[in-house]
Amino acid sequence: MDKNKSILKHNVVEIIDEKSLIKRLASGKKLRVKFGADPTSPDLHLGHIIALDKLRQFQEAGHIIIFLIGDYTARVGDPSGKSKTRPILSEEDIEKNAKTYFDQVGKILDIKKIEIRRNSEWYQKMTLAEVIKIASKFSLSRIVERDDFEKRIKTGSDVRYHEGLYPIMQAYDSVMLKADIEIGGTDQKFNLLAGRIIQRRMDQKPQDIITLPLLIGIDGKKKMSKSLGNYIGVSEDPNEMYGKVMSIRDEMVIDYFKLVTNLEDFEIEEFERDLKLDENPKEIKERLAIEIVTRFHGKKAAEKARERFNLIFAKKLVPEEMPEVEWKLGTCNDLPQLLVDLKFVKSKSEAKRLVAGGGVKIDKTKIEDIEAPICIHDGMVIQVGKRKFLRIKAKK
RNA sequence: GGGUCGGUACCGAAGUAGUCAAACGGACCAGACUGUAAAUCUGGUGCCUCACGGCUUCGUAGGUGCAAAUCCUACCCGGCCCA
Repeated sequence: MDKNKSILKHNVVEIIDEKSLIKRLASGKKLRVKFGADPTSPDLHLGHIIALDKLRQFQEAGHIIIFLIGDYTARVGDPSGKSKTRPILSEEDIEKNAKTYFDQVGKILDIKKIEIRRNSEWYQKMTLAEVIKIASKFSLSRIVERDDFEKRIKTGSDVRYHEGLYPIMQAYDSVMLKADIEIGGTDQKFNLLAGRIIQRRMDQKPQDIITLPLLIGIDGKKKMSKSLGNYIGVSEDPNEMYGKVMSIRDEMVIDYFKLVTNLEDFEIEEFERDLKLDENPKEIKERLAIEIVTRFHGKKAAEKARERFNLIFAKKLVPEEMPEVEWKLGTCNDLPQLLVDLKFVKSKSEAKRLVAGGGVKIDKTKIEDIEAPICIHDGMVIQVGKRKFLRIKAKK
């Protein structure tokens, strides 16, 4: 069937075990598809979209999507190399995060049909004896093989005992959920495979796993992630979103088309061809930006974002819409002090550097004299750098 | 537990008594060039001061000394080897 074909082919890196998965899909049964969600950061970004799109395919084919909120594992902390012990989230925080999270997920999946579970359901009441029993299903040498552990051990950095527990817990989640399939990024492969091992040893049919490509962040180097700050959030302001897309490297455009838009393959191939033919990449990138902003904010917002973008950066004009601050008129101060007062800049030293470097404009005029007194008037526009604007309004 | 090496700014890393707010690289910010792309180039990146200068900072707490990131003592934390 067509649906199954795209499940197996679209944006997939690897399937283990493919034959088994094909069989499962052909069986006509409702399959249980597990996906782990992190309750520590409720902000969804484009990198998450790949997995959500895959889940949507499953959902549309009538399978059951299980969102596992790792509320208990969050306390352990996914071994990420340097993550310190994470703060323990209160139940309240987790609830709050989950709500924001699923509000965003709702843009892509039918949330009503999702099974939402949390692993505190079983870990909360587990005894040490049980933990030991589960841990006994997994060999230490296998854990140590996980490439990031291996690297850290080799380079002499610190690997804590509990970090090795993380894959085991994630694996046991699959047992508790009786997962038929688990999906995750390629960086999750080890953990996904661990699920298969433990399920098998606990007399379950091992889940099939699908690894998905990772989206490179806007820095062009590393996986998109919140903590690296190289992400484009799905709830981000349309203008911001548009600008961020425009700032990615040309070489990444096709990847972004493939991974985060719903365009048909042939359309993307066309762009690919055009790029090779030396078409101006800007136009194709523009198309990408529109596509992405439209997906999350609608067509109107996307058009507006494009206009604003061209206005500011191509024509170098000042946009109509910008943040505004009410301020008493007639206040006069030197520019650095003013920037600090307006909370536009953290410290006065920083403000001075910016001004001296020619990065600050008032009403389109560059101010380089640190000492020149500036008097505030109604509608005054302050610009720092290329993209930060602030308008001052009279305080009544 | 013993031995040994180490803990420096966002990260990596130099410095081992005065010339240290601390080299260098990455990251980031601003400027130039552009397509807010990349690459490149310039300036900048503790705080306060127009400036002279002052203040806080080199794991933590004390000490020596005119002067400490640098020396001493105790403590905390990490690597490696041995047990």
